[in-house]
Amino acid sequence: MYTGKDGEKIMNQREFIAESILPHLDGALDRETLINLIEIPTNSEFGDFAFPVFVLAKHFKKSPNIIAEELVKELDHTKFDEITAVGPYLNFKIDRAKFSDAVIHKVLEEGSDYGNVDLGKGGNVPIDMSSPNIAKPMSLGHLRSTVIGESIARIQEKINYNPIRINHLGDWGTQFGKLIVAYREWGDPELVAENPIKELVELYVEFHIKAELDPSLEIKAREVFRQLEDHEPEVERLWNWFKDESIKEFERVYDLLDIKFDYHTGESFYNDKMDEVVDELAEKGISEVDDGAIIVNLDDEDLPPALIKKSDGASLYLTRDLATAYYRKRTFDFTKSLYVVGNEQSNHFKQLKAVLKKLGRDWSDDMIHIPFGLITFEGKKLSTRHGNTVLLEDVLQESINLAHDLIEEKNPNLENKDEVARKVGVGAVVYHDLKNDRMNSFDFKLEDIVQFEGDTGPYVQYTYSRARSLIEKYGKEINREHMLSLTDDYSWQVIKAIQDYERNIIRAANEYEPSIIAKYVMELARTFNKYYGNVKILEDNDELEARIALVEATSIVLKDALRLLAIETAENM
RNA sequence: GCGCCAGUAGCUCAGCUGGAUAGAGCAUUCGCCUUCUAAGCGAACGGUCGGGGGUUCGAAUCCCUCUUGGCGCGCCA
Repeated sequence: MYTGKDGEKIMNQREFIAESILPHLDGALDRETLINLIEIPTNSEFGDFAFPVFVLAKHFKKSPNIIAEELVKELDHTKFDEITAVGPYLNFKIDRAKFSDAVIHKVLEEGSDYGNVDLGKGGNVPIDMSSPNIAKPMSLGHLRSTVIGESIARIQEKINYNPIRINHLGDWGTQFGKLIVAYREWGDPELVAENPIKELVELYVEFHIKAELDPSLEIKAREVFRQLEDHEPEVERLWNWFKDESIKEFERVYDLLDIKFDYHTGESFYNDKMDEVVDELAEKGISEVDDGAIIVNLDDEDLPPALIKKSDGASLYLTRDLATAYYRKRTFDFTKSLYVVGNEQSNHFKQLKAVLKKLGRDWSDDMIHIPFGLITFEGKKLSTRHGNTVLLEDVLQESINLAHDLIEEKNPNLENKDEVARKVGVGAVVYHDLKNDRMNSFDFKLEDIVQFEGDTGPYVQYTYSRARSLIEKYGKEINREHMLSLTDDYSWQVIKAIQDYERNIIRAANEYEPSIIAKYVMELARTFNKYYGNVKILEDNDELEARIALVEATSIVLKDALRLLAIETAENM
């Protein structure tokens, strides 16, 4: 519902049109179906909205063109600027004066709450995101999980779920056996102390090269990992050291991104929590022993068998995720539980859910794997093991530096250059990652990411700054008692875009798809820039206050939509 | 071999639940700063929507099939 200046309730435009048509359909369609049929014409000269009447042909036993013509005569034209029948389409032009006033007032009234919807009823939603591996640098691959996860968290919050951000650190697993063996064999304590991650990665790579020639290393690594599981003090000390140093490095990146977690409970947190589910699987006769390993056969689900324990008794990824699922259900009593993890692991999550289902845990239906496409580098999969990595921090820093250069060139008198450079530089990287369907894979090219013109984060941030600048220049408060309506084409496009925010939030939330917001905010920014470029906003005439009010409303929505993408805004740039 | 994901303009991608002449950005070419931030605006150029069948009044969109690429497929995570 929109309340205009005159207090008249004005509904969402689609609903408004549907309500107007509905009484004339002889019950052929229900309200929801009708709303969903209403579309935006490909050519805006046709109107603001259209209703294709094909679906009515059978019911009325007439041709669509005739139905459209007849409906036009029956509808109440006073509610609209114009209703026309063009072939089988019913085209509606909205009453611009009334709707623009209503939309602008609503946004100014609600501020950053504009677009909020209570679909979540405050339900808990743990989100498994980021989850980098200890003793490895954060790579570009982790950016996706981090940024997509954070955006989904904010979008879910916007529709009143309570997101719980969990960094499920990869701080456990046989790779630590390998790493410790490598460190003991070839490691230099001083070098490691000096530059921990870099040195540890080199040791890890070296391990894999040497292990190909000397298989005994693998055996040693497995033994050391077992010692770690048995809390052998010297092994555990090394592991803790690696872990502490790694987290320090991760925090630097999270600070740049302005992202905070609620929990850092990594894989090791579940070490003492796996027996329960392993025992339960055995007791219920769900698991079986195969070649000395414990597995759950999933043939009936058309899935490969789930490995619960290796033949040497060591735990596995899946075992841990089962324990994690139990823990999260008990701790958070979640409405739904999200896992923002690469698409290459989709089988794992199918297995995880299938096993939980066999255990009678029907809440596994509320666990949702949110996959995303793979980032490759020069056509190859990123792999620490093979030394094929792109460091996230380098990418961010490079982008920030470029933003800095650009500020020196374009706006050398800007006050907080460093802060703005960080926001813009990071904004470019984050937007690039969120603007496309998350399932798309892409090959990493720095020059593609570090862009500041066109379809980019900085373009939207720049648009916001321009808007704020106008408001600052205007310098007065907008009187909300005034009528704030605009009817020209440029303003109208902006009004329609603003009005469409809620619909996009709901779509983005339902599909767990930040790119819907990214596309939306780009469209709004582009529309606003056309307005800005073609209308003299600060010109002193009757509509000045309404124009500034529209600028303010736009800036509110731009800022909030960018916030949903975890992109910060600057008042000046 | 099986499973998942993808194939739309030179490049990167949109196209929401099938609907009116398939849209952006980049690149290329050309305009616009003595007036609100040119990280901008305007214009031009550019596509047998991977191929072939089918469903439908209507298909880039749904179904089948073929093809190309990526990822995954019991003791890594």
